[in-house]
Amino acid sequence: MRLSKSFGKTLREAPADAELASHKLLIRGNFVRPTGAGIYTFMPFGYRVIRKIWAILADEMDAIGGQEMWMPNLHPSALWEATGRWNTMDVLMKVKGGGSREYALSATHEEIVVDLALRETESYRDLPRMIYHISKKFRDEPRARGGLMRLREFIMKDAYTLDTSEEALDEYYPQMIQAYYNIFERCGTPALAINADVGAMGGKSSHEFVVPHDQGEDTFIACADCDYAANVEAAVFVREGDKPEKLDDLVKTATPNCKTIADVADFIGVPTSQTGKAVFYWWTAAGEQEDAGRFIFGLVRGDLEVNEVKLINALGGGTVRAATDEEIIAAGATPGYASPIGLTIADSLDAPGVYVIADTSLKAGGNFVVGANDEGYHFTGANYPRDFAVSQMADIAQADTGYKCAQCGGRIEARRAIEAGHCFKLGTRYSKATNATYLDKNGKPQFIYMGSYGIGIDRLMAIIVEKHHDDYGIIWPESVAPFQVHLMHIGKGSDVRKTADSLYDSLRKEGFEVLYDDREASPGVKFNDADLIGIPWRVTVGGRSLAQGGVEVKQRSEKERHLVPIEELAAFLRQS
RNA sequence: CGGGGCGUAGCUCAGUUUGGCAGAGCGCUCGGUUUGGGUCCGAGAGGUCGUCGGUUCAAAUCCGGCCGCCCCGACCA
Repeated sequence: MRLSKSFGKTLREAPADAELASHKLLIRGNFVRPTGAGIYTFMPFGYRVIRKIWAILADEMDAIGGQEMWMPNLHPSALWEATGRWNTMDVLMKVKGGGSREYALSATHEEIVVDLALRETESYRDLPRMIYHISKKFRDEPRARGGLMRLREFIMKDAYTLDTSEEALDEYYPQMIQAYYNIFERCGTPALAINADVGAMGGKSSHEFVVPHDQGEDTFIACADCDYAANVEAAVFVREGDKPEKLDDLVKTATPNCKTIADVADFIGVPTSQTGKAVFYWWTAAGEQEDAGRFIFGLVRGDLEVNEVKLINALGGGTVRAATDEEIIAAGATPGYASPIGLTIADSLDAPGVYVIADTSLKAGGNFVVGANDEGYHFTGANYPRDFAVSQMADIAQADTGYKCAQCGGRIEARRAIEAGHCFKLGTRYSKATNATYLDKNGKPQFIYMGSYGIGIDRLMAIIVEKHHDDYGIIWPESVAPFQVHLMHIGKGSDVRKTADSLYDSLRKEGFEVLYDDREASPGVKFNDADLIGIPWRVTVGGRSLAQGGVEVKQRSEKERHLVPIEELAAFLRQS
C-alpha cells in the first residue's frame, strides 16, 4: 500500500470528545471514522486489523472442531417470538418490511442457531457440533461510549455448541475456555476467565474473559493468594466475625439525628460491622408490570453493601428499583431507623407481610445495633434469630477489597477490567422454547444442550490499542498489525527514491505486507506518522544510511536502530 | 431514562457575557524554500454559525421547540 494513495489521512489532533487512548489513536491513525453515536466505519488500515483478528479467531475455533458459517443479520420476528425474547430484550432493534413483516436486527444469533439446530439435528449421531461465525451485531445501547468500547453496531465472533447432554457440554467446555485463552494471548491482550452472572442470556453458568484496565467498565474480584477470580456480581466471600459469647439484652436507645450507619455506629460507639443496614427495593418479577411487584426489605451488616444483581438472583430474577419513602412507610418501617424487629415477616414472595431478605453476614457477629422503627431510636443487642426473623437468608452483599477469600482464606481485591469475551452454558433454555430435540439411542426425543461463546472484535481491537501504545501512537503486536513493514524514503539523495521504490517491490515479493510512505513530505511528518500508525518494523531509506551501505531498520517497540545492508534486509526482518 | 456539557471552515477552537462586516491555528490548492523528527515565506480556496420558529432596524450572539454529539449515573451478553 502506498501511503500517497491511501483513502483518508492521519490527523494531527483527535476529536475533542475522545477520551480513551484507543479512541484517539484509532481515529488519528486513520483506522476508523465515527459515523454516528456507537457506529464506526473501518477505514482500510482498520479493516486490515479486523481481518488479522478474524484470522486468529477462525484458526482457534477451527482447531477445536468449529465450523465457520455466515448467518443472517435480518431475523424474522417469529424466531424471536418463539424464544420469548421479541418483547423482553430491550436492546433489540426492530425494522419493518413491507406489509406486516417485522424483523429483528441481529442482536445475537441464538434464535437463528436453535432454529437451524431443530431442522438439521435429527439424532444423537448428529451431535455434538460446534459452529461459529463472525458478523455484525446490532444493539440499541442506551449509551454508546468509549470509541469502540461500547457500540450500537459491532462485529462479533460468536460460536455455538450443540450437545446431547449437560455432561457432554461440560466435557467440551474446557476446550473452548482454552481456545479463548489462546486467542487473547495471540492478540497480545492476555485475559482472565472469571465466574460471571448469567444475566439476560439465561442458562446455567458463564465465564467472562476480562482484560484488567483502570478505565474498564467491569469490576471483578481476584484473590491475591490463589486463583479465585469472579465478576463482582458473582463473587463470593467469607463473612468474618463471630457470634458474641454472651448475647446482650435488646434495649431501645435514643439515637437522635443518626440516620446513617456511620452516625449511629459513632454515636453508640461500635464498629459499623456491629450494625444492621436496611435497604429498600421495589421488586418486579420478570415479565410482570411494576404495579404487580412487591416491597423488598434488604438487610446487610452495616460494613457491607447490597449488590443488586445478587439480590435479584436471590429473588429468582426480575428487576428492582429503590423504594420510595411512601412505600417504606406503608410497609410499616421507618426510613433511617428501620429493622425487621416489630414487622410482620412474609414467609414467601407470595405471602402477605414484609419480605425481608438478609445477607448471611447477619449470622457473622451479633449484638447488633439496628433501627427501632421509631424515629430517633435504635435497638442495641439485636441478635438473629433471637430478636427477629427474616424471609430469606442469602448472599446479597458485594465483595470488595480486603475481604476474605472463600477458596483459600486469603485476601481478595476489587479491580477494574474490560470485558472482552463471554462463554455461556445455555443448557436447554432455547431448545425447550422451540422444541429443538434429537432422538437418543432409545429413539426418544431429548432437548439439545446449547452453549454460546462470544468475542467482540472491534472492542478487542480497542483493547489491544489500550494495552499497546505510547505517547506517540500505537504499537501493534505483530500478530494483528495491519502491515509488517513501514517503508519510507526521506531526504533528497539521488538514489533514495529509487532504492525505496525497488525495496517496496522486493519486500512484497518476499511476502511482506508493506506500507510505503512514498509521499514528498518532511522527515518529521513521516516519522511521526510511522509512530502513530504503529507498524512493527520501520525501514528508512535515506542519504545518510545509504552512504553507510544500507537502510535503517527500527522496531516500533524498541529504541535501537540497525543499519542493515539492502541485500540482507528480508532475512533480517524474517529472523528478528 | 435522570444529571451535566457541547454544536461556528475538513480538524482543534476563539467570537455569544454587553446583538452591529464571519475569525485564528492546523489541514487543503498554487509558487518558492527546506530535506533525518510535525521546515519557513508568500498568494488562495473553503462556513445558509446543527435545525425550525420567535424577538429586533439588525441575531453566531437573546427566547422557545426539535435534531445531533460527548461525559457521569441508571441499564447492559
